[in-house]
Amino acid sequence: MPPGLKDVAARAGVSIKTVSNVVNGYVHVAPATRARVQAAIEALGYVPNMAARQLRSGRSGVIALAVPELQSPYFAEIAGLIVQAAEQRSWTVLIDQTDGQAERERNLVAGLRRHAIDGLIFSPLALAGEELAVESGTPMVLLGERVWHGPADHVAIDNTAASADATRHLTSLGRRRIAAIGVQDRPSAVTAHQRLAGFRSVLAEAGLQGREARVESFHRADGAAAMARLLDEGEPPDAVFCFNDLLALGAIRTLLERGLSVPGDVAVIGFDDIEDGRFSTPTLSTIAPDAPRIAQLAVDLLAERLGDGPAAGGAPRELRVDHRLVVRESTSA
Amino acid sequence: MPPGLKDVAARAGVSIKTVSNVVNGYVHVAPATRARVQAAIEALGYVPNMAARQLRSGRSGVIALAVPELQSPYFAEIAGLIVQAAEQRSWTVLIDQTDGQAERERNLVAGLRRHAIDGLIFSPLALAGEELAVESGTPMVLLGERVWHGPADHVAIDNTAASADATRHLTSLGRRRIAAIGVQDRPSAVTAHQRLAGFRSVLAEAGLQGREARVESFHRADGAAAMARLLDEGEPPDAVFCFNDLLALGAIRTLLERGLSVPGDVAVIGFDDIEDGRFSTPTLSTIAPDAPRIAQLAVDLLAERLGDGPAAGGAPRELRVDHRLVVRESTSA
DNA sequence: CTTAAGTACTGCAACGTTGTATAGTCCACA
DNA sequence: TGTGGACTATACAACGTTGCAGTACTTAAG
Repeated sequence: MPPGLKDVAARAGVSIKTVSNVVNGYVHVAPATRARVQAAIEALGYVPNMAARQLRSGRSGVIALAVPELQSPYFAEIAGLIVQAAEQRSWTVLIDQTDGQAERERNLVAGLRRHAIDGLIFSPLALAGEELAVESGTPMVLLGERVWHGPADHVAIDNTAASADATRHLTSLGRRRIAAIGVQDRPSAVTAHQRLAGFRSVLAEAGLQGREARVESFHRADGAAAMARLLDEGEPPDAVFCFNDLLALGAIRTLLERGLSVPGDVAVIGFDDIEDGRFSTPTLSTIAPDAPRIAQLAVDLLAERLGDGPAAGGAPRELRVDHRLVVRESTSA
Repeated sequence: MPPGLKDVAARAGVSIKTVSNVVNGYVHVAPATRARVQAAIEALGYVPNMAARQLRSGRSGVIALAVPELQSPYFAEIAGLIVQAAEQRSWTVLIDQTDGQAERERNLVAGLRRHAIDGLIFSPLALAGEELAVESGTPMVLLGERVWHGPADHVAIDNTAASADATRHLTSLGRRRIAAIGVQDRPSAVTAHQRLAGFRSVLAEAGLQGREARVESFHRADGAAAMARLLDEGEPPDAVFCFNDLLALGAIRTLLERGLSVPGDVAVIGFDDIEDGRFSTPTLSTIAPDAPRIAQLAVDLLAERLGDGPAAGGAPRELRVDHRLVVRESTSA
C-alpha cells in the first residue's frame, strides 16, 4: 500500500506519465506543474518502486562483489572501498562470501542473475582458468591477474614483481637463509604461484637456496603453524617472506613465543598492508597494493561494460595497479 | 532476451500459467506435463525473473545489514555470520556501511525501501533513541540494547554486566590503578556508556578510583593515543580495560613501545574477541560475545516479523545473548 | 443417471514503471 | 496569415510474473 505514481498523479491532477517525467527530471514540464507534482510527492511520501523500474529497464542498480571472506582484513578493506566507489555511481553493492568453495564460485559465475545483478566484481580463490570463462550475460570484473584467456576484465597488481621486491628487500638486509610461507599446490592458487615465482627469481639471482612452507589457507593460524615447522625441521631462517600479512602476523607470534627476536634473529615481511600490521609488535613490513585504485578501476571497468556507449563491447582488458614496499620494524633496527 | 515463462510455455506446448505452476511446485500438474515443462526449462535455461516476481509478490528475498564499517573485524565477523544464517532461509544479504555517519543512518531508518529490502538488521552508531523509532514499514532488528522504546526488536549482550566482568577480572588480579579506554561523550554512544557504567560499578564496589580516557572512535590508533595520554598525564595505571579489542591492541602497542611490559607492568583486557587478539603478542584477554548466536537470533527475529503467521505483529522484543571472559596472556603470567 | 467433489489446465488482469506515439497549444518567422 | 517547431501533457502498451476465476473432464457418491 505504499503510494505509486498513480496516487501522486491523482492528487496533483495530472497524468501518471507527467509524474514519472517529474521524478526522472524530464526537462519539458511547466514549472507550475512540476511544483504541484513535487508537493504531492512530498505529501504522500512517494518512493519509486525499484522492482517495477527494474522490470521495465532491465537494470537493478545493484552490483555484486564476491570475495572469499569478509573476515580477512584485506578483503574487508577492498569491500569498503568498492562500496564507496560504487556509491559515486549510485550503485548498491551486494557483498557475497564464497568461503573459497569451488561450488559457490561456480554458481556465481554461471548465473547470479537470480538476484538481478547488473554486474559482478569477483575475487576468485578456488576457480581459475576455463572455469571462469563462462559467458553469463552479466559483465564481470575479476580481481587478480589473468592467466588463461577468458572474456572478463581484470584488475591486479604485478604479483610477481611485488613479491620480488619483498624478497629483494630481505636480501638487501644481508639475510641469506630466507624462507617463504604461503606456497599452495592447487593449480587455481594463482596468486600464491605468482608470489612464489617472484620469490624464487630473486633468490636465484642472488645465488641463494630458499626454503618454502606450504599452507592450507592464508590465516594467522596457518602462518603460525608453518613457522613452527620451519623452526622444527631444519636450520632456522634469518628472514621470512609471508605471502600475506595474516600469515606474517601468525609467524611472528610463533617466533616471539619461541624466544626469537624479530627482526634481530628473523626478519619478517608480509603482503597487503592491513591495518593490524601498523600496530602489531613489532610493526610489520609489507607490500602495499594501491587498494583504493583497485576498487576504483574495478568499478570503472564495470561501468564501461554496462554503459551503452561504444566501449561496451571491447576485448577484455587487464589493468595494472601500483604497489610499494613499506618498511617497518619487522625488517629494520 | 533471457527466456521467460512465455518461451518455456511455447516450447512445452502448454499455457504460461502451467509453467508457472510447475516452477512453483503446484500440486495439480500431471506428471507427464510436468516432465515436458521441466525439459523445456532445462533446454532454454530458464531462470525466474526476480524483478517481476517481486513486483507481484512485494517480496525481494533480500535483507539489508547495516554496520558502521566492515574494516572492523568484529563487524566483519558478524556480517559473515549473518550471511550464513540468512542463507538457510535462502535470503540474500545486502551489506551496507554507514561509516557511523548520522546522515546515512537516518536515511537507512527512514527508508531503505529504495532498494526493495524485505527487512533490515542494523547496528547503529551515530543514532539512538527517538531517531531510531521511525516506523518505515520495513521490519528492523537492531543490534545493541534498547534504551529508548522504539518499535524495533533488539539483540544484544548485557554490556554492563560484561564490562563489569572484565573489570572484576582486573581487580581480582590485585591491580589497583585501573583505567578505562573508550569513553565517549556523544549521548548516542550507548555501548560506550554501558561499558563505562559496568566499569564504574565494579570500581566503586572495590573502593577504587579509576581513570577514564576518551576516544574519538574505536580503532587501534585511538587506543594507542589514549594510552599515551594516560601515561603522560599522571601515574601510570597497572591495568587497562579497553572497550574493544582494537583499542586494546593499540594501547598494547604504545605500552610496549615505551618499554613497559604487558601484563607485568600493565594488564590489558579488551572486548569482542576478534581473531587478531589470539595471535598478537601478548595474546589478548577479552570478553567474547556469542556472535554466532547474535547473528542467528537477528535473522530469526526478522523472519518472524516477515512471516505471515500470527507472531508477525507482536510487541518489540529484546533478546539477550551470552558472553564469557577469555583470559589470555595480556592479563596473566 | 444425476450431482458433487476433485483434477488438470487456461485466460485475464494486475503489480508500478517507462518508451513511443500522439495531440494540443503557443510562439516566431517567413 | 500560414507553417514549422518547440513546448506541455496525455494515452497506451509493454516488462515477466502470479492470483483469481473459470472451463472441461474424471471419478465417486447418492
